[in-house]
Amino acid sequence: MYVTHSTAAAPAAMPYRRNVPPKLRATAQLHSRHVTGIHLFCEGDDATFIYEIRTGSVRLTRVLENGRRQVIAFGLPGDIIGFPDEDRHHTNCDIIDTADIIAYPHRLLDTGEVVDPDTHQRLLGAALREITAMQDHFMMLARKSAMEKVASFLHVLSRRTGTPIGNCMFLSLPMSRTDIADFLVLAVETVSRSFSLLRKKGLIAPETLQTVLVLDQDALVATSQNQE
Amino acid sequence: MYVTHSTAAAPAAMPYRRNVPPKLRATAQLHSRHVTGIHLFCEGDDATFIYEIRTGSVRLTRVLENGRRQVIAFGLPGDIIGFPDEDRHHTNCDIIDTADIIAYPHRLLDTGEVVDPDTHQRLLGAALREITAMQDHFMMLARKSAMEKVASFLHVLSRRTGTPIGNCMFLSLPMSRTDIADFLVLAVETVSRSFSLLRKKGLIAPETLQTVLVLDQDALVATSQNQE
DNA sequence: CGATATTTTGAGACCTCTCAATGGTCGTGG
DNA sequence: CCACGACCATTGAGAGGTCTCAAAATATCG
Repeated sequence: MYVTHSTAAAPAAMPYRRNVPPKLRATAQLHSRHVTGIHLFCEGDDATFIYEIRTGSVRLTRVLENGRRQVIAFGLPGDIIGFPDEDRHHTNCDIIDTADIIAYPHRLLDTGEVVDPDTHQRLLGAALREITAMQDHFMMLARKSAMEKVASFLHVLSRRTGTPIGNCMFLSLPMSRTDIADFLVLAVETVSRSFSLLRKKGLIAPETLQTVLVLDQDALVATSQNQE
Repeated sequence: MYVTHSTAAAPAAMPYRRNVPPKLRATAQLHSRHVTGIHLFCEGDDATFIYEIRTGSVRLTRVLENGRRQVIAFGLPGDIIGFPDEDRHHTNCDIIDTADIIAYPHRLLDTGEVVDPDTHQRLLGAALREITAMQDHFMMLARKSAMEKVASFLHVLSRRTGTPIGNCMFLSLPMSRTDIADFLVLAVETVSRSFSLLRKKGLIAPETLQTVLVLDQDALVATSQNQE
């Protein structure tokens, strides 16, 4: 049981432009490239495909009744996103960094005649992993301070997309500060203050607004776990 | 991408007593009754079964590094719980109100020879719905005040398990205040204060500690949504 | 190079947490 | 049946972290 007034998807008032790839044969996979700013799918859309991010990154969001936005997740290379529920998408998905994406017909996840057992198994596994991952994320948001959240965020991003440069780790942040705030359930100002503090402590060195150099990975991990 | 240091399940130090039903044939379903206090499965357990709650209620929990506990969800009649990830459970499950439960061999969810298409479809649908439900729950915990959370909780519980009595709604709370607090990510004291305030406002009338009478459902809904 | 949007910094308020004490419930045993 | 003790829930007071509001600084882009 979850405490939620199940937000019935309202395909009517969709502020998002649709960008659905052309129909495919049931077993086909579509590789395609999407540029920054494109909406891959919207809350309420018929879930024709499930997507695998190969390169680039995407942002999954939901909008509440009161208009506030919540970033549910970021999709990075290797992630499989867009699992349908009742054959519909329940989040918006925007490309935030030009991405190569594979689209799998969603029926590959369904039962029936299993035409591609390997892919089916992969998609099913990804769906189940998604449940666990959301629980993990949930735990972390529930019990961490602002500082710990931001440190965790940078650490995870560093592990997943960082580029080693000497002792340091270079990473690009395709998302805005507001995106990060909406993801970590913080105010933008709080995120900004946390970044500043990390910089003053010498753990990170922001290159530009969109790129960061992690100077002390260990200290970052410590910060993400402890209270100091 | 979720910000989480994937908590590798540690089957070693399990404080929980195991209570795994006997092996079944792959296609069999096991109906059984479990009394309050029993552990249905534990974090790290091999996920032999997926469970459907018919009557009673269960509690799904996780424990963090620092020892704090998080209640992930409550399982009520109709819920399907215990979806595996990498063939393992990732939460603890305790019976908090004597429950009739159906156990499905977890391979009914997997692919391969589909021996029971209907059940397979039902389990798959439940898994996908679980993702959406967690997102919903996530949204609600992220953006609601303590008062709104508690009101939401009572409202949802009322809709799912309440018994109409005249204009009122009678509902039993099999979980403790601490369970509710750990579920809503609040301190016990805050939950208690919220209950008291709802009582003073005349929206609810606690009968005993475990039972509540909802006097004004509409006002409860309003409280769960607005700021007042 | 100016205009706009985004980010950062600052000050104060507020909500929830923590710590502490009281009150209530339930089970056990006298 | 009542007394006692353990546990849980409630109430109170104070502290602290994060939010909100406001303004300055910086980046982006035509």
